[in-house]
Amino acid sequence: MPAPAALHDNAVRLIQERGASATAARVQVLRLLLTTHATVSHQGLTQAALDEGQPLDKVTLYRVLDWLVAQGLAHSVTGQDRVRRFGIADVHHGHAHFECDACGQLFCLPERASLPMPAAPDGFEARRVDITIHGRCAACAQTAHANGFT
Amino acid sequence: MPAPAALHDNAVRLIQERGASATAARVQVLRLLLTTHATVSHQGLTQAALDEGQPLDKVTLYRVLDWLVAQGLAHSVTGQDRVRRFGIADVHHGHAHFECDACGQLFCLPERASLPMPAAPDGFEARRVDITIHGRCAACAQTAHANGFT
DNA sequence: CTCCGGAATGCAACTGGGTTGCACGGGCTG
DNA sequence: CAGCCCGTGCAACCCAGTTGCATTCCGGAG
Repeated sequence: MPAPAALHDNAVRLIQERGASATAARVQVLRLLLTTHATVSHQGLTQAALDEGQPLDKVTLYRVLDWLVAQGLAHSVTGQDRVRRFGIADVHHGHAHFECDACGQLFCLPERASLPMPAAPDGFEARRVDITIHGRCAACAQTAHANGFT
Repeated sequence: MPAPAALHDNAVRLIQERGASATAARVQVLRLLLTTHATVSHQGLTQAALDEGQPLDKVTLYRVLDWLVAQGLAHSVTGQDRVRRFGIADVHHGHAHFECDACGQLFCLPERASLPMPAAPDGFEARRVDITIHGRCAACAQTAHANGFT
């Protein structure tokens, strides 16, 4: 885990590499995304921004996130709870996700060898395959076992 | 495609097999689901019910759908537009879905040989794998080609 | 350094899917 | 016939996400 200042600089660099101005909101959101390993919901980010005394308007947040996704810096995943969650878009394109059925958290799994593209019917044109594994995350599995559940 | 009356009887039978009363709403929703090959959104069902002169309260519809899913008669999928869509849960469990990036329609793909379950990290417990293929459905691909798009 | 234009931000009001609480109704049981 | 339970309908509500518009910020031109 890099030092906070390094994260900040890293975020600024990533943004400026895209030829865009490194505004406070963009840097902040990107920095927050860089600190987390799971994906973060919109309200999670709002809360995180609030916690560090730098509250973000929700509209700004939506727009920054859209921009980050458009720039390929972030990616969004929609969980069963129909809430979008965002994570940094690392090298791994076409990676799989893990969604915890207990706590609803979404994790990005490391890149895997590409699957054989399943055959689509007739005139359908397949472009991309999304894979989401459902189950229980480490934390939830542990508490479940501690409570005697299978 | 069976005759409408047969669909109706089929729906009644499916419901009564579960030991539940075949109420008008349940039969109607199940019948509507049986007539479609793609998945249907909540508002699509509301509209369909309206079109056949048998309007459905949206709360009733949600409850009927929840019940159908709980009974294993239907299944729900959430698309990119974070709208849940419902389809009949045929024999095919663990089937893949196809989501059209152009029109947003969701289709159920026939059952496929199960994939190798991707390895989940450390304490994670994988239970189920969701696979969604993104691309263009037959209709959208055709109109796109007709307009000279690739 | 200052000015200016476009991009980014903030606020408020709105949309729409989904949920909850509660009252009504109709069939089934004792 | 009375009571009960389940399903239905209505209305109000919640929350993620969007839109319109006024304001502010940033980076380049002068």
